[in-house]
Amino acid sequence: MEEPQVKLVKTLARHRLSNTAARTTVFTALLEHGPVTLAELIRYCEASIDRASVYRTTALFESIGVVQRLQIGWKYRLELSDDFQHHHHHLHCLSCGTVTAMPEDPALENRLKAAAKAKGFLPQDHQVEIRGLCANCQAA
Amino acid sequence: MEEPQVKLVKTLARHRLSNTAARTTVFTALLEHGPVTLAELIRYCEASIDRASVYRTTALFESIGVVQRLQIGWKYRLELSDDFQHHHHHLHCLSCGTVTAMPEDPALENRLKAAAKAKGFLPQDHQVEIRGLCANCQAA
DNA sequence: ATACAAATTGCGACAAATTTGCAATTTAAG
DNA sequence: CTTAAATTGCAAATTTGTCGCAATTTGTAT
Repeated sequence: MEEPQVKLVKTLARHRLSNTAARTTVFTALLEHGPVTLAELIRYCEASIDRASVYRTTALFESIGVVQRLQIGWKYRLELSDDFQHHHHHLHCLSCGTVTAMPEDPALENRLKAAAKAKGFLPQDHQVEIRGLCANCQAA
Repeated sequence: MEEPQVKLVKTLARHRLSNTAARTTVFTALLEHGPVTLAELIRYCEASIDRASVYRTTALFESIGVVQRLQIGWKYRLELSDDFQHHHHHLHCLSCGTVTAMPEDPALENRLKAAAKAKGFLPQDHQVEIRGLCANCQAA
């Protein structure tokens, strides 16, 4: 797998979009800080770019498949899509609120595909969230 | 299975929460109108209760497992949890926007539980959304 | 390199969604 | 029926998301 940054540039080029400082900043923030709320993302970027640009950039990124939205808890979160990091699902702790990635499970993936096909559905992508208590919060 | 309304009262009691008119109203609205956006829910209730109370009630309901949030497209929707209606997952057609329920698949359910436990996580509930094209839209 | 056209950004305003404090009301329990 | 605690409505504040437009930056072709 090539460098994520390089891949971003190529993806932008493929869509005839400019490679700008703002886009790099948002991308890097997403790369470094896992799934984030938009508010968090804005906080990470606001030293160099405007709120409105963060909105515009993430909307753009989503439309070209660079980021995906997760509805986790009350607010949605954004993370890089499977093209930029390994496909995974999420464990959401209802007590402490943290969201962690779940290792990929081929058997699970297959069941999902099979279930969709059984209804004549052509699956393109999917999202799984398991809510419960993380190891730490079970102890407490 | 007993009457949903009765079950709600019991659930509230179990959590030492009052059984109030506002909570009954919100619950009934959810029971009658499938998965709804918060804006819709407010519209259904605003004749008798305040916007702020709808927010407070749904947040409470979510915390005690009476309602769950679904990601359908960009906005979330609320529906009664599996304790109040049959457990199911969602197929979301990206072309026509319809959302249909997926038949329960025990093998899939088991994989999900196993995956969570492998991380020391205590699963309470989960949610799956598969996005793609429904049978109709594939033809078109 | 330089110049130019097109794409992108920042900067307010704005509109919509969600949250909060607090006084008034309702509820559960005795 | 009384009373303390929980819940609600109301209004105001905050947070989130959009929009138009002038100023800047980018990609491309000299």
